[in-house]
Amino acid sequence: MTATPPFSSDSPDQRRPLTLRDVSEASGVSEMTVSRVLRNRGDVSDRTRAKVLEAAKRLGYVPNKIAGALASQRVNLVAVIIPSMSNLVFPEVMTGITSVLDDTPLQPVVGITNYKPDKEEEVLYEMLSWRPSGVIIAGLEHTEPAKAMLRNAGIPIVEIMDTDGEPIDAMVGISHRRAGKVMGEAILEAGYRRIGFMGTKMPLDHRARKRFEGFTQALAKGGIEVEDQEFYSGGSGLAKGRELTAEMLKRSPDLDFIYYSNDLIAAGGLLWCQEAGIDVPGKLGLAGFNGLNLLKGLPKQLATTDACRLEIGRAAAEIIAKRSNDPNLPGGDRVMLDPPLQPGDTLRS
Amino acid sequence: MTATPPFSSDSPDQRRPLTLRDVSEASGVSEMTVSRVLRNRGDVSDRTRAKVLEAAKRLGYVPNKIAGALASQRVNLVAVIIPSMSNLVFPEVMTGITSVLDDTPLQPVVGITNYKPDKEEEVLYEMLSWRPSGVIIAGLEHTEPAKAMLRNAGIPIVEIMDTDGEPIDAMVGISHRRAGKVMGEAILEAGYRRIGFMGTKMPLDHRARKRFEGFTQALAKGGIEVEDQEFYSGGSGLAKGRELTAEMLKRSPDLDFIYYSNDLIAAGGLLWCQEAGIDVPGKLGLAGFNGLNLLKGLPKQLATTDACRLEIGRAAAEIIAKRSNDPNLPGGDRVMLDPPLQPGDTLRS
DNA sequence: ATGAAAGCGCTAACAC
DNA sequence: GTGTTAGCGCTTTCAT
Repeated sequence: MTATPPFSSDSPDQRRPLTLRDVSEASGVSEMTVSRVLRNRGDVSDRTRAKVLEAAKRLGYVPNKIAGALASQRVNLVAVIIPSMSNLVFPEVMTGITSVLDDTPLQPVVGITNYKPDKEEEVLYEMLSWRPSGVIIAGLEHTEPAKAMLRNAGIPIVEIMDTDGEPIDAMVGISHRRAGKVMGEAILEAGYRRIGFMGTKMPLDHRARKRFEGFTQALAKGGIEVEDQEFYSGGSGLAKGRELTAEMLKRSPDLDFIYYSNDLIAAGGLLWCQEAGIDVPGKLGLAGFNGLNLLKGLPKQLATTDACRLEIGRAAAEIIAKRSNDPNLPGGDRVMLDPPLQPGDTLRS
Repeated sequence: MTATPPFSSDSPDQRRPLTLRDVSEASGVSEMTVSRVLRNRGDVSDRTRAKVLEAAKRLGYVPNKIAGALASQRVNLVAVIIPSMSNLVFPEVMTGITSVLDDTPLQPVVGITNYKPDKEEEVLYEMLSWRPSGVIIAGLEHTEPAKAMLRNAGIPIVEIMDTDGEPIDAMVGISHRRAGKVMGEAILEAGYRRIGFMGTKMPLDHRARKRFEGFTQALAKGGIEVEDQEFYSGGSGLAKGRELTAEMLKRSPDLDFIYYSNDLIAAGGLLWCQEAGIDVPGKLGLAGFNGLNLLKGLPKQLATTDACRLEIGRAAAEIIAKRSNDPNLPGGDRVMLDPPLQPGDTLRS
């Protein structure tokens, strides 16, 4: 028996989506009871249930959630608002989210902001107009109208990735400021003193900015300033890391450490150094950020900080799932993960 | 002036979502006209329009798309069904899709199948129940009920990634069989004869399977058989490529070429070979698949086939956008991209 | 265990 | 230009 939803196969010309009424008529059972069967609600006799299911399957009926949602005032959608899919980080967060929502009736709906606050506001408005059961949104910085919408949405809001600031409701992430600080301290402790920094030129990537701030602050405590820095635009990849590392070291040959804002450019830097015959981590130390698993297996294991991406996605989804099950639960959950510093082989110990 | 949607700020205790009626009352304009203003439809005097917009903004009204969709029978959602977010390929496809949909009123909704046909069927059913404007779905292989649903959905269906087979409606992708074949031919032509293959153990990754088939077929034409092969499970990363390459070469030291089913493990293999002092591509040639940009910058540029991921996402989204604008357009579009073989430096020329 | 009536919040169609 | 009416396809509630 093959399903043939969601259109009547009896009238191939008139492609009208099937309704409950069609199933009701086909099965000789009232619409209401059909609805009950299809949602496993209330008591229905086995005989009626069987009749209904048979008819629904034969016709290929697919329920209309739009109508269902309107009538029941319940929507199983979770809005997920992230800056980009190209940054490896976010697909991983998504994987974490879906792995949890998979065991619930909830469905993620993704919106991409391209790191633009105005676009974020727009996407948020768009998504809230679907009256989702919750919102997972990257970052703590939003436009004022966006914040107002979030505050007034009346649903669980989880701000993810970053915990340096005050969330509107719940928050799951790591302190990027602290991640930068810890790396800075580790670098100083390892005896490096002439330090360069390389990151994306994204004034609106607040996480990267906070990492940099924590980093410079840690260095300052040791009486050190960043000696050279480079902010690039465009995507990150090995080639970019190579190129910019070569340039920076040409400009500042006395650097003994470079801190990169992500693992990919750090890996490019590492490959370049190896070919240039530079002793890593002896003469030059390197560190990245993210803890990308797919980069395990470089000639030397990169020093980095694990950004706990999967975990963040999971925890955020769990908060939404929990509170969507029981709307009376108090909000304001705070999950501040401790991002492990992985010293690898590119930071001398 | 700050928006405070979507709940009435006048009654902070009773958190009822605002409706058109609220805006209507607050502005002294009929619901219908409010609706017109908010959708920029029909003729409304500037004065009325201003009154309405002011009231809507002041109250923080966010329209209810559920009700709107039910009434208008129009839904601006596009269902995107893909196997995974962990495989780098799919986020890139998503980027292509969103880049096009961004300029339209359409919104992607993503469902993840984990390469499981039954999960795919389930996700599809779930998504169709939202009556989306179109479906973009990875692959040409689906369960029978899933195919029936797609056939009967009455909306544009675009099957992406793969063109080796018959689509239900439209199709955008590359021929993986041909990609494998072309690579096989290039390898033979370069004079390699003792060839190994390494891929993921995914009986349900039909694209990988087809590549392998095309590959072995090309070799067969040259009178060659794959001499060693390894199918691994779990994610792909540099480390896996290293490890398995070491094992394979230990087992079959006389191989002069290894074809990998993706760039990441190929890159791991390359790094291992370099450290082992193996002359690449002289003594051993290597090739991957995908053409990942972020891997440009390896010590040697990997031979690979560009899978045209962004382009596929874009083309698929364009088909949906086009046909959603004009439902009378004929379906069955076929976009078969020609995946460029990039010989790189790991395939001697 | 089943059915009938009302209505979720919006828009299409038509009147004025 | 603006308002009125009648649903969209379900689920809630209440009756039986």
